[in-house]
Amino acid sequence: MSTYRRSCLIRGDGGRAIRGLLDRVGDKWTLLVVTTLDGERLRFTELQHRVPGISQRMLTRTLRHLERDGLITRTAYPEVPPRVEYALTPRGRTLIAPAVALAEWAVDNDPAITASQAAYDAAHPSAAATD
Amino acid sequence: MSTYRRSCLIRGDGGRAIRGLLDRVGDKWTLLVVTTLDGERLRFTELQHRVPGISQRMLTRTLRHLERDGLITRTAYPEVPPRVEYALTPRGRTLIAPAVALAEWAVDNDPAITASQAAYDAAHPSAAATD
DNA sequence: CTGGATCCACTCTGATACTG
DNA sequence: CAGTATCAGAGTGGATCCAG
Repeated sequence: MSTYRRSCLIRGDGGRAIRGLLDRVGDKWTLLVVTTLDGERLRFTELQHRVPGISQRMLTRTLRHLERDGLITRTAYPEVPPRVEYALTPRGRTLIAPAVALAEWAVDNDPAITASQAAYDAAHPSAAATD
Repeated sequence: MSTYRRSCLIRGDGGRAIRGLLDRVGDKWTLLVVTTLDGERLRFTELQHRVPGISQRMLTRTLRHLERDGLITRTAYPEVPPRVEYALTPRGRTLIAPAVALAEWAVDNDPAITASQAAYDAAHPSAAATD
């Protein structure tokens, strides 16, 4: 099974697949929240602590989107004070593997990419800071 | 080799890996351009035709970023009219596989996700259109 | 504790016009 | 052909306040 030109499958729809993908997981927090929920069942506040820098608003929005997409479950317990737990659905779990694969690519290639950027900036001093 | 909790590797850095990943390929056009260049060596205009909807400005920006990251090569021939060809570097080619894997996840799960959204919107009629 | 509502700053993108 | 420059609109994210 060759991987050569596999992307034709993806480009065949004029980019709709990739566009939808980015609409779903291309924002700032979604992948972070999903990977944080990997194998864990967490409450709102705990989630906020584990995703450094996320605001209440953004966490709420991200969780709502993920719930709407059927990737996580939201379980509210009728207690006081309220307790809400979030967990990945089976489908949400299937996202982990390809997402981590991409993230690992990013980790593996980060040094080389950073070096490339430095070399590029050195060769193009004008547009370095501008763009 | 279990894939369970593999994401701990990614979350260990406080999300820096994923953040960098999104900064690189999380924008609207990068993945589209990269997959379009899969196995091909294309000129600027040809690229613009194969990525429907992209503007000159966005194509230029995307190509510059990819070149800076060392994922594509830009070859300008000193002719008139000018001719410039873009192609993936070896490192750029390594991005194809994980990117396609994620895109395939999106394709495979799109029907179920769309259904989930419809069900969610039916159950939450108030916040459906608002957010 | 959870999270809705509002306001604001910033970025990203597209359209248009111009250049070598 | 292959860009660059400028402007305007939309979208995104953050801070804050308020409510169940």
